[in-house]
Amino acid sequence: MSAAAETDDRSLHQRISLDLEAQIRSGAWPPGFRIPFEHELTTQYGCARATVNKAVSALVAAGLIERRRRAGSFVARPHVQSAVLRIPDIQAEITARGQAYGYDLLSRRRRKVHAGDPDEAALGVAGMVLDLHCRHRADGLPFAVEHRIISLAAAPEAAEVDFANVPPGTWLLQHVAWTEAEHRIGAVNPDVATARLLRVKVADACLSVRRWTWRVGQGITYVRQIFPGDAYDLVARFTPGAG
Amino acid sequence: MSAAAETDDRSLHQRISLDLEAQIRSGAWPPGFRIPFEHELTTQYGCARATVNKAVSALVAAGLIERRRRAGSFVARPHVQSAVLRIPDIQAEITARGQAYGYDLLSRRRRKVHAGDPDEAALGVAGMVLDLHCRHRADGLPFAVEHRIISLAAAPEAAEVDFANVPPGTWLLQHVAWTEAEHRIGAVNPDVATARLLRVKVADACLSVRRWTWRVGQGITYVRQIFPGDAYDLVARFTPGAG
DNA sequence: GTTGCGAATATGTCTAGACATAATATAAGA
DNA sequence: TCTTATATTATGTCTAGACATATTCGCAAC
Repeated sequence: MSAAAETDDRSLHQRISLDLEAQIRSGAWPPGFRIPFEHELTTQYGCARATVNKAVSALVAAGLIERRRRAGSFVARPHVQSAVLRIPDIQAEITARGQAYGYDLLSRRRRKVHAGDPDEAALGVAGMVLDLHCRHRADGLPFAVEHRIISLAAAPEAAEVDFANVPPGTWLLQHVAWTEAEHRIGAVNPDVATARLLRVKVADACLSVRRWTWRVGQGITYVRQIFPGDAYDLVARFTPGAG
Repeated sequence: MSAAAETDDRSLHQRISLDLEAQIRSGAWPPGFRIPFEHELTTQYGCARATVNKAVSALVAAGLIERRRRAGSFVARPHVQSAVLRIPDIQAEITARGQAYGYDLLSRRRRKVHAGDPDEAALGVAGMVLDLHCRHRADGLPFAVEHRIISLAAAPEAAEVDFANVPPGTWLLQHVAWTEAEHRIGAVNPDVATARLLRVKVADACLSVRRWTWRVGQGITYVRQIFPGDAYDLVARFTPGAG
C-alpha cells in the first residue's frame, strides 16, 4: 500500500505521517472518513503503536485529523481558512530584494500618550512614550512612511537611542521581546504630508499596516506604516487547517 | 521549581510544556538560553525521558525552542513574525456582523483563459473557464466587487450553476475541496466601472485581495476582490513563532 | 597555531509493554 | 419500551529501556 521506498532518509513516523497526509490531500480519504485504527497501522508498518501514535498526532496538530476515543480517528473537515502571513522587518525585506536600504528620521520626541486616539489607546499604555516619525527607502525611492510610539515604561532603554541611523522596528526586534501582536491591514489615501514624503499623489491608493505589540499584556509599541499601493503586496500562503 | 499544582487535569507532558513555555514567555529564559537537559528534567519531574521529549517537542513545533544534538535545547530567537490571517467567506463575514447580505451577479460567461494575463496564467490552467463578475452588499451598501474565473476542468459542475443567487465563493467552498491557496493583498485605485459599482470615487483608495486556489497542483479558481478602503480591515493576531 | 581524529554526550527514534479514560455497544432490569 | 448497568474497545498517556546520529570537546600530530 505505502508506495514509499524502503530506504528513505526520513524517520518512520514521518513516512507514516506523509502517507496518511497524501491520502487525505489527494481526496482518497474525504472529510469524515475513518482512517485505519492505530493497531491496524501498527501491523501494516510493522512497528510499535507509539510510532503510529506519533505520526497521527502530527496530523492532529496540523488540523487534518480529529480523534475520538473508542470511535477512531477521522479526517477533519476544513472549516476555517487560516494562513500564515509573513510581515518581516522592512530593512531585512528591502535588503532581501537586493535593493539598497535607506532610512530617514523625520522627528523624535517624548510625550504623553494621546488617550483620545483610539489607536494609541488600544495599546493600553498610560505614561510617557517616544514618538517617532520616519521614512524607509529602497534604492533611494520612498518605500514607506512610519509613525510609531514606544512605551518608555516597557522599553526604557529606547530613551537612550537617538534612532538617527537605526530604524526603530529593527532596534525593537533586537532589544525587546514581545509575546503578542495584532495587525490591521487596509487601504487609505495619504494625507498631504505623507503623500509628499512618499512622492505620490493624495489620490493614489496606499496600503496601511497598523501593528500593536505587547509583552505579557504590557503595551510595547504601536506603529502605522503607509506604503505606496503599487510598491508593496502582502503575500499569504494557505492550506486548509483547523479552526 | 515547578509551581504547578500536583493535582491538575492536564497530562504531565502538557504541564512540563507549560512550565517551560512560562519561563520563555516571562523572559526568565531569554533567546539563546540553554534549557535544562532532558535527563535533568527527567529527574526534576520524576518521569521517563519520552515524556520530557514529548513536552519539548511541542515547543519545538511551536517555534519556541531549537534543539541541537550533543549541545542541548535552546530558546529560539523569534526572527520571522508569522501570523494566522483569517479571511472568511464574504457572505458569512457580513452575516456575522449582523448585517443583511446582498448579492448581484453582473455577468457570467464561458471563455478561454487569458494566457496573456499574468494573474490568470499563475493559476496554471489552459482550457475553458467560467468568468464571473459580481458584487457583494452589506445592508444594501456595496461591500466588494469580485471578478472570478473558475476552471471547468477542475470544477465541471460549476457549468450547471447559474450563480444568480448564490455567490461563487460560497458555492465553491461547499462543493470543491482545495489543498493550497495564495493571497496577495494590496492597495489600488478602482477603475471607473468598479468605482461606480462601489459608489466611491476613482481617487478613493481600495483594498485589493487576490486569491489563487489549487487542488493538488490543479488550478481551481482565481478571484480578485476590491473593497472600499474605509469599509474593510484585515485583522491578524500574532505570536512569536518559527521561521 | 592549526588540523584531524576519536571519545563523550545530548538528542532522535523506536520498542513492547502497561494502565487510564472516554465512548460505544450490549445486556439486564423496571 | 425505556432506562440503567456492564463489558468492550480505541485512543491517551507513560515507562524503562535500546540503539542511532549529530555535534562538540579534547588530545595528538603536523
